[in-house]
Order: sequence, then structure tokens, then C-alpha cells
Amino acid sequence: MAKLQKSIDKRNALIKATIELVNNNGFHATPMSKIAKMANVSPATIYLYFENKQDLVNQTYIEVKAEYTKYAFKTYDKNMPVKAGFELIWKRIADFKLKECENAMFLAQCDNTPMIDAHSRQEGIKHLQPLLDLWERGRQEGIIKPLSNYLLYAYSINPLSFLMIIQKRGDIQLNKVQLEEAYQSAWSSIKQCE
Amino acid sequence: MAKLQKSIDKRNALIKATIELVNNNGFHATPMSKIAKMANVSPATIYLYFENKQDLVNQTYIEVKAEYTKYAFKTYDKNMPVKAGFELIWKRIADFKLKECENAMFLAQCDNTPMIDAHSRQEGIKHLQPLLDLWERGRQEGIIKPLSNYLLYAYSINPLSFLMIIQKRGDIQLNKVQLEEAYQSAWSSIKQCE
Amino acid sequence: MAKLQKSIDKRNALIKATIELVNNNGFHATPMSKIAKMANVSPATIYLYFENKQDLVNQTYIEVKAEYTKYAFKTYDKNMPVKAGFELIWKRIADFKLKECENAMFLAQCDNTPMIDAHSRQEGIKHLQPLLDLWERGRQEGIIKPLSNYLLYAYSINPLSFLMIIQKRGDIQLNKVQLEEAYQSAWSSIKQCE
Amino acid sequence: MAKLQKSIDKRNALIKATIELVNNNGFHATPMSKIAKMANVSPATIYLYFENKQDLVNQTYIEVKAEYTKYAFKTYDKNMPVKAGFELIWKRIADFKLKECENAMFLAQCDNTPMIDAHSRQEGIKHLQPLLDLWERGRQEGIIKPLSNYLLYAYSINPLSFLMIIQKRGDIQLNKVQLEEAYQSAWSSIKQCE
DNA sequence: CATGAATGAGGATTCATTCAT
DNA sequence: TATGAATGAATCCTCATTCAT
Repeated sequence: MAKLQKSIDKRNALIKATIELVNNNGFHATPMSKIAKMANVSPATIYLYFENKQDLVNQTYIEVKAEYTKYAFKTYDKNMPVKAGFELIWKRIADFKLKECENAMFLAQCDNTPMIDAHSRQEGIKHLQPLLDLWERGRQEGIIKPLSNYLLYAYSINPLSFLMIIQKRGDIQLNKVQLEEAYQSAWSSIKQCE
Repeated sequence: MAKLQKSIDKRNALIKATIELVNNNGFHATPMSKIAKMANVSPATIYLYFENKQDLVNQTYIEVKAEYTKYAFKTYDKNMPVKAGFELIWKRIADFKLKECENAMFLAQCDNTPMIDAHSRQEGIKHLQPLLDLWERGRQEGIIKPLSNYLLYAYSINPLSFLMIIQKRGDIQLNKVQLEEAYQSAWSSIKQCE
Repeated sequence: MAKLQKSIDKRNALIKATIELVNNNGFHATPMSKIAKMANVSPATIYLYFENKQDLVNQTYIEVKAEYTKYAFKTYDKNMPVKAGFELIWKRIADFKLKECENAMFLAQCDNTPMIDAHSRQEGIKHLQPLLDLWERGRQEGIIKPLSNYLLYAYSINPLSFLMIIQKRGDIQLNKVQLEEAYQSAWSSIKQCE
Repeated sequence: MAKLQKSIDKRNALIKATIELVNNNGFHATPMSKIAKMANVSPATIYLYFENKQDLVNQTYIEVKAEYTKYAFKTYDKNMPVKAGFELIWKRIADFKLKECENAMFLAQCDNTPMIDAHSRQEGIKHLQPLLDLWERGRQEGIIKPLSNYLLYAYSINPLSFLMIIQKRGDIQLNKVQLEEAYQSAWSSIKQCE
């Protein structure tokens, strides 16, 4: 028991260290030795848990992505009305991106660079399905513009990544009011105008 | 003359090689020797034009960013009406991002990673001023929502980066109609509702 | 009893694995962990039976060498006439080298590289004594050339190692006739011409 | 000129260092860093001349093997009588193996371990052709036993490798007389008895 | 006896940068 | 200005060995 827990702890420490260091320096400027040091293990130990550096980042990505989507849909119920459902999900995502910004930052970096291999990227996308389903319903009900999922995502969700990045960079600090404004913009961009 | 031109050509070749290689492999997975080879010069020659690798990327960034904004505002006149002006600029930007996707991709990578130093990033933002002025005018005229520039950017411009990336990845291919849809979403998200 | 047997089995499994892996990859390209895996034990277990890697190979060498000489002299009787005795021993050795080629290969690799320490090498030679005695007798009886044991070995026994190696490499396949020819060459090279 | 010469010198120094170190420690116990140090270059410099460690050893092998055969056939003329020709070649080979024992030792180690890749091994064999031709002639003239080249080699040439190894190990020291004896044994083993 | 997790030391290889020409 | 050879420092990864259980 204790042994298993210790193993899990080590793996988690490694993943956490990876996120932090990659966030600050990028993938290639993050040596395994530094990750090991930050996780309080020997460099060789990493290779007990991960095949190599690429595998470490891939798995970190998948793990964080899963955490992200789990958080996003935690309180969502697929029977909710489209508008309410979208607002709920959007605000959960915003919450995650702006509060768990280390994790969100890491995802952003992965999504915008050739850091992650295609397979892991694919793996990471899977869990977004509930949102896509919601959009499909919204389109059928004439509540949401008849646009492709990619476009809906680009305008309603992706801006949050941008906001997260510049907030992390210290350029802005979103408060409640601004967050509500952001939500309104998101909704405006995808809702079907009457 | 011929000599100066040759120098400029070399510098340009280096910048072009940097863009292509960094796009495909990322900053740290792009050795100076490969950049040199692709630009048909000796590695040592790079150091005649740039101080070091960081400087090479910084300057590349600034150059591409300048090209980008120059293109964006080429046909814009600050006396245009807000709505027309925005549409014009937006479509120029879209044009650039989707057609000169190598350049756009490079900018996206720079903007989402710790690849560029803060100073060069600052330098790159400067040229966006006309758009910010337009927005300011729009806010005053009650045509554009009274949001911070960051929010306006996040919702009206930044989505184009996302679309560019997934188009480059082969997931979508934006045609005229979809581009118009995209524009409408952009405008919807920032225009003041009556 | 059962326990002791199990121990012996493990030791043997380790020695067998060592032979096979060293044959195929060489000493230094054979990790302890692989030896352990092939012997179905934990890496740590190896150290219950052997002091370290060097010791494992040394002991393997000595063991195989002992097996080799035991086989060589199994049916030999020191009262046999010189010529008959030599033929008997030679053919037993040939038998061993060509049939138990894994073992023979391992010995050849040990004998031609700095893999084994001097002491173990010495240890391994000991058991060859009956052959040296036979040669001494042969020299005294004027049947065998008055050459040093090293020379006699080089010409009558050592060629078998070469033949074994190239047979293992697939270049030749010695049949009965060729073996007899080989024996005749061996004998020709050391017998006293009338 | 001077530059080219310096390059050749460095390459030679690397090859020489490789031979010496591999002789004493074996392939895998010879770090590139030690080879570099002994050749008075930086580790990175090795990679200017050789693709990787395997390539370094392969090329070293081929080079030494070429030197060896060149030496062996230097004074040989294919019109010589078989017996005289063989004696000449044999003695040149003996000379090489016993005097240039570093080189010979290296070849022996390569020939008896999985150190060299098959292709380079093949490459190395090529140059032995004159000896094989001589043997063919000898067989046709009824001077040499009708045995396969492999057998002839095993009995007449290969023993020299064994003698070289034990001489290098300090067990024996062949003088003129013993060398002549060795030659007689070699010849005895392959000559056709009347 | 037996283990598997853990590790420090070390090895092959790469790369940004320099320097003699 | 331009170069290609040279390099030291760093990086990923492996492995013999140990230790808590």
C-alpha cells in the first residue's frame, strides 16, 4: 500500500515538475536532470515511470488534458438547456484556465508547438465530446449558429487561452465583471441572432 | 551595391530558414548548423549578422511581426468608418494568417512560448496601434463594446491564429463562405448590441 | 533439498543466460538486468550468487572450461598409446566445439578478449594437463615433434576454435569427411615425420 | 595542404588510439572520451571524422585489415612456385602478426567478437584473394591438400593469431628457430603428402 | 533467500559558439 | 566578409549495484 502510494506520489511529482519547468523554459530547454531535481528523485528514476523525455511530456499532456475536461464538465448535465449548459461549461473552463493557470499554460504550449506527438494530441481531444454534442443540439434547436465545431471553438473557447496567457504574463487581471463581459462576447459570437 | 545586396540576401535567407525550421521543430530542436545549411552559409557566418541564437530569433520575430502589421494596415485609412475599417483590417489579417501561414505559424509559436524575450515581444506589439486607435474610436462612437483592448483582441483577432494552426495541421480548409462566417462571429463578439 | 536444488537451478540459469547474451552481444553490451530477465530472477538476486558482473563472467568461464575439459577427457585413459590418445581427445574436443557451440563460442570470446581476468584464465587452463602429459610422452617417444606445448596447441587444437566460429557464423558446415580431413591436418602438423 | 595533412593526422591519431584502447579494454569499455584524450582532440572532434562509435571501429578494422594484407602480399608475385609463394606469404604474415602486434591483436579481437558489423567484416576479407588463388593453384598442381580454403586457413594461418595473442600476453617469445618450426607445422598441415 | 525500486556515476552524442585562415 | 574545423559544456539515457521490505 504505502509502496504503491509512494510510487504514485513520485510520478505526480515528476508530472508537476515537468509542467512548471516546461512552462517557464519550453520543452527543449528543460533538462531531465532539472525535472528530477525538482521532483526530488534521481534522473534515472524518471525512466522507471516514463520511457523517455517525449513520453514524459506526452503523458503529462494527456493527464492535464483529462483533468481539464473533467473539471469542465463536472457539473454539466447533458439534459440542460443549450444556453445554460454552454454558460456552465464556459465558466468552468474559464475557471480552470484562469485559476489553474499552470496547467492551462502547459496545455496552451502543447497545443501551439510541435512538442506533443500527433497520437497524444488525438488522445487529448477525445474528452471534449460533451461540448461538441451540446453545440450540435444548439445548432439543431436554432440557438447556435450553424458553424463547424472548429469555428465555434475558435470564437467561444479559444480566446480564454489567450486571456490566460496574458494574465499569466501579468498584462491583465480578469475580475468578475470582465469575466462576465468575456462570456458575453463568447456567447455573442456563436449564438444565432434572432 | 552588389555586395550590400548579397549581405541582405544572406540575412534574409537566414531569417527564412529560421522560420521554416522553428515552425517544424521548435526553437530548441533547431540547431544553428541546420539553419546555416538551409541558408547556404557557414555556421560562423550567422554570427556576422546576429549576436547569437536568441538574437536571431528575436530579430526574426520582430521582422515577421512588422511584415504582418504592415500587411494588415496596407489599405487602411484612419478616416474610414469604424465598422468598415475593422472589416478591412480583419480581412487583411485573415488573409495574411491563412495565406502566409509559415509566417503566421512562426508568430503563433513565439506568442505562446517562452521563446522570445520580453523586450522583443514589446517591440512586436507596437505596430498594432492603428487597430487600437480604431477600437478606441469605436468605443467612443458606441459602435464597439466598452471592453479592454485585450478582450477585443482575444475575441476578434486571436481566433484567426487558432484557425490558422488547425488549417496548417490539415484539420480544416477555410473557404470564402466560412471566412465570412468567421468574420461575422468576430464582429458579433465585439460590436455594441443595439 | 528442494530448496538447495532451486538455488542451483537459479545459478545455472544465470550462467546459461550469461553465455547466450555475451555470445550475441559481447560482455559490455550485456546488462545485468537482461541476464536477470532471461534467467527469470531479479537483478538483485544475481548478487546473491555472484559478487559482481566480473565475478559472474569469471565463474561462467571457469565452469564452461571445466565442462569442456571434462568432456574432452571423458573416455581418455592415460595409458593409451600416444597416437590413439591424441585422436581420441582431438575428436572429443571437436565434438564439443562443433556441437556445444554456444559454450565453445563463449570460451573463444573469453580467450580472445580482455574480458576474463588473468587469474580465472589461469584457473581455466589447469584442466588441460592430461593433454600436455600426453604430448610430453609423445615427444619422448619420438612420435610428436619436439615443440613447445603452445605450438602444439596452436596447430592441433586451436584451429578447431576458428572452424567453430565460422561454422556458427554460417560460412561452413563441417560433415564427417571434412572433420576427418581436419583431424589429419592437425595430426600432420604435430607428428614427427619419419 | 597543411590543413589537409592536419586532418589526416588527426584521423590517424584517432584510429591509433582506438586500436590501443580497444586492445586493452575491449570495445564497450573504451569510452569515446578516452579515445579523444589519447588522440589529443575533443570528444566532439571524433564526430567530424566518424559517424559514431560503431563507424569508428568499423573503419579502424577495415584500415588495419587493409594494412595487414598489403603487408602480407608486398613482396609476393603470383608467378612464384606454390611452395615458395606460400612460405613467403606465411612469413610476411607472421612478421606482421608478431611485430605489429597491436594491429594484429586488434584484428583478432574484431574477428572473434560481435564488435564489427557484417558488412565491414566482408569488406575486410576481400583482400585475401591472392592467398586463395595460390591455394587453388597448389591444389591443382597436387602440392596442397584438396581442402576448402577455410580448412587451409584454419591450419596454416590462423594459428599465428593464437601465437600472437599468447606472445602479447607474455607467455611465450618466439625466436627465429621457433618461427621456423611454426612454419614447418603450418606447411605440414596443408601440403599434400607424397 | 528474493525482490523491485532507486540511484550515482558514466557514456555517446549534440550544439552554440569561436578562431585561424 | 566568409568559412569550416574545432571544441567544451551540456543532455539524454543506461547500467552495475544497493537497500528496504
